[in-house]
Amino acid sequence: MIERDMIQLSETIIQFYERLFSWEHAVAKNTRLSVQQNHTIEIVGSDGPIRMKPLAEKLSVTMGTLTVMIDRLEKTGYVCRKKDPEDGRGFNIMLTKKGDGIYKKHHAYHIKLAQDIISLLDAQEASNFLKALIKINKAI
Amino acid sequence: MIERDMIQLSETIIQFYERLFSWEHAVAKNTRLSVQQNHTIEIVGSDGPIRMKPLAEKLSVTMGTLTVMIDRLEKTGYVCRKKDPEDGRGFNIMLTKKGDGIYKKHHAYHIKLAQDIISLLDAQEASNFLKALIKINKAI
DNA sequence: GTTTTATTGTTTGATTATCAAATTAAATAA
DNA sequence: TTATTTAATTTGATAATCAAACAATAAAAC
Repeated sequence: MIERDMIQLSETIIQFYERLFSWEHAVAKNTRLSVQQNHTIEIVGSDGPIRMKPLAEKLSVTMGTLTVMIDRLEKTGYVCRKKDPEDGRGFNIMLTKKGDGIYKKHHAYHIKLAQDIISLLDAQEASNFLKALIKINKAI
Repeated sequence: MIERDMIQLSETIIQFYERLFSWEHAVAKNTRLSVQQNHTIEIVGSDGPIRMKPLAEKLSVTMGTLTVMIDRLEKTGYVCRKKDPEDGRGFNIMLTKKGDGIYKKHHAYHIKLAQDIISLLDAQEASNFLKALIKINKAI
């Protein structure tokens, strides 16, 4: 692939990222939760119970930051800490019923977005796009 | 496309977004600038001089938030405000030489990322992926 | 089995980011 | 000219963030 195409690909990827960024903010605006709080619930919901450390890594924040974030989400009833029976130092963060409700709702929006995206492509294009994205996710 | 595939596509897109999110944070960590500051410089660099209002929209923040952000970036010498000759109320935000240096550096990282991504696909796949992404960006 | 070291998470103190509402200045409409 | 709208800033309050210090537990060394 020549340089010019590489630049175009780079810009297109960034643009796609920006669109998703704006989309997430727009969706969050209609809720009581911040983008980061939604992001946290999204990760806990899709990964299942998760320890503080890997969660902080996924969110790209420090443990201190995550502690206050989880404090708040716990106080408002979206998540809870559950002592890890394997390791007395750690907790598993999990969604409450209320948190799971939000997660499912947010997830439904994602499905809707995926539908909007897929409707732009024919079956073959969609299949190829998905395959490429899976390959990319494995590597980056 | 059946429901199961739609769920997979949705999850794959989110995962791709998360990877780019982590990537941006990792890159920002090696600089003196925050992710949002880099983001701002990225937009000003790629769009060219831009007014406060559309910039705030692109960043998904209020004008008040952007004012303090630009204050800081101006104080540290990355951007400058230039009165809009067409409209005495407004400014065009533009990169300084220093800001442009950062932009170019960041841009080079993006190209590197695009190269990493493209190396995973053959020529046909790459071309199709790019086409699909362009189509998607136009619509969402 | 006790002591040291490493790991997990919290707290603290300070800075930065953010928003909504009030304010200022300029442009546009009445 | 006056009233209204628009662009940006300021203000006051809250939330997000980090680095460094701290506490509790686990793992390793001895």
